[in-house]
Amino acid sequence: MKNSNLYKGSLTTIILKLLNEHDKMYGYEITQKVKELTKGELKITEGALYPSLHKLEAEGFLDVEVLKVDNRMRKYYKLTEEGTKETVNKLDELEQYIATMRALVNPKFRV
Amino acid sequence: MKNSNLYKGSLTTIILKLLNEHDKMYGYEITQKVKELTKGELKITEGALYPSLHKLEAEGFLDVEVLKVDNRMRKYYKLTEEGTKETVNKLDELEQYIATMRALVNPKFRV
DNA sequence: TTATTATGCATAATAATCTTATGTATATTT
DNA sequence: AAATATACATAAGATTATTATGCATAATAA
Repeated sequence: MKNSNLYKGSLTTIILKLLNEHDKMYGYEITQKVKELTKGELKITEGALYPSLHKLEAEGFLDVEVLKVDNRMRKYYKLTEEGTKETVNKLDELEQYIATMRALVNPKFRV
Repeated sequence: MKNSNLYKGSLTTIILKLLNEHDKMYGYEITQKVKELTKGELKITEGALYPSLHKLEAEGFLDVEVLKVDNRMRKYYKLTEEGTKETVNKLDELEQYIATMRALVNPKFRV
């Protein structure tokens, strides 16, 4: 996604959180929303996004609905009930990750 | 390292920062220090650590010195000048990563 | 005293995640 | 008419890590 490999493993969290906030979104919309929210800092590549969406769907975290808008296909995704639970888990994991990394690299955050 | 994949990509940052703080350390010592600082939250596996140390050395970020202590080998690593610069870069990247993720998942962090 | 755990390094096979490249197709802007 | 934007998809390759295995010595527990 960027020159930094730190984002590796974060895509699922990002997708779930955006869907948690926006009810339903389609793939391309997600890429644009991420670009907007991060002021271009982070660009989701399609090669990462679509397989990730398919995986989340296969795991039962997302439901899909295909619509045709302006003669173009859109696959709208929304969270299932399990998906909502998973979102909470992923956000907790992110907070835990940040806290752990701070303890490691920022001495004043150590207990 | 954990159940969370968010740590993927963070190992280099962790190693560099610990060496930045402790002057010289050997591999096993790093695993123990990480365990200690994170209260067992994060455990560095050897299969990840040693290849990572070798790579950092090959890239010119670490110098190595082999010592025998208590009849057992220890490979002490320390930062080169380039390694110190890389440490600063990696720490900046971490802060940027955290800021970007907060903008994405924490609405109140959005500008 | 023998077995387990701790210390210490190393690598190969496998898995997960992502980048890059490519493909298809329509709509809009230059 | 050409380039860019919209929209989805997948395959090849790279990166990073897990798991499993191997070797070797020291210290502790059974």
